[in-house]
Amino acid sequence: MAADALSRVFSALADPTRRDMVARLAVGDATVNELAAPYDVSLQAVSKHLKVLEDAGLVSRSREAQRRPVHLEAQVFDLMTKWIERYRREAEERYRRLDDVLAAMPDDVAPTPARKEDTPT
Amino acid sequence: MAADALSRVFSALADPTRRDMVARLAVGDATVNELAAPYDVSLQAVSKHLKVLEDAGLVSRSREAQRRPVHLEAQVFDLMTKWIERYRREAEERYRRLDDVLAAMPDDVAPTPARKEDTPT
DNA sequence: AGGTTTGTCAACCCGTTGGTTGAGTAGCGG
DNA sequence: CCGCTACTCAACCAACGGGTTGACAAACCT
Repeated sequence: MAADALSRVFSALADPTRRDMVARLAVGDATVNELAAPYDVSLQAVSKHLKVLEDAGLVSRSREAQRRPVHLEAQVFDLMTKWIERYRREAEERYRRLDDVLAAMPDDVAPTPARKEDTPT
Repeated sequence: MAADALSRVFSALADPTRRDMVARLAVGDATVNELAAPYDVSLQAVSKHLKVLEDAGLVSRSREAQRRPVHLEAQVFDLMTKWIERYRREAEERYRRLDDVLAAMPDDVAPTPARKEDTPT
């Protein structure tokens, strides 16, 4: 699938096993076998997970004798954090503005229980 | 099914259309039809996307006449941010320590081709 | 009451994903 | 060289995801 980078990252981290591996790799590089040890799945399955993480740019693999040490590339996290923070900030700001509006309103004119404020354009 | 909360959030945001909807909702609440407008898919498809976002806790829906205004619940972002920041920090710290070790090493004793060619910073 | 708007539910299609097993490759080490 | 270790590649399979269409529900508007 030709999904964009952000989709690949989110998608890669949507799997608990893969998140777990990332957690493990944050402590230090590891080989495929080391990474596979805690899980009750075949080595091939782990290999596939690593491919997903690699395609997402979350991980890189070098070569060291027969081993393929896996290394966490933490910069990719920035991509996500930026996206998340952007919309969180927007939403929070909007929320704050709404609060101001409500606060400036006499109680008996306050709108229905839920926040409305739709129909933008 | 039965995936944990974090998996649901990451998985929900792994779809560009859904991320787009979140972006739209950061500006303000919207109805299903309003949300569907920009996309060339059926209303039912959009409805499904919203269900995914709702199950992930990213969005809530109230009732207002026949309309179902959709509201962004930005707090859930915290869950992700916490997870991300935790491992990013660990990884960065480890990286810093590694640099220290390397710096304290005479050049001709340096380990195998260090790590990857890229030297951030 | 009947019709329109707004949206959901259900069934189905089909490509992707996560798992399996089996076979193959790359690099040590005797 | 042969064999062990450490993986990867390929084929297959069941389950899931995102899309569709068709039918339906709920609230409004005459």
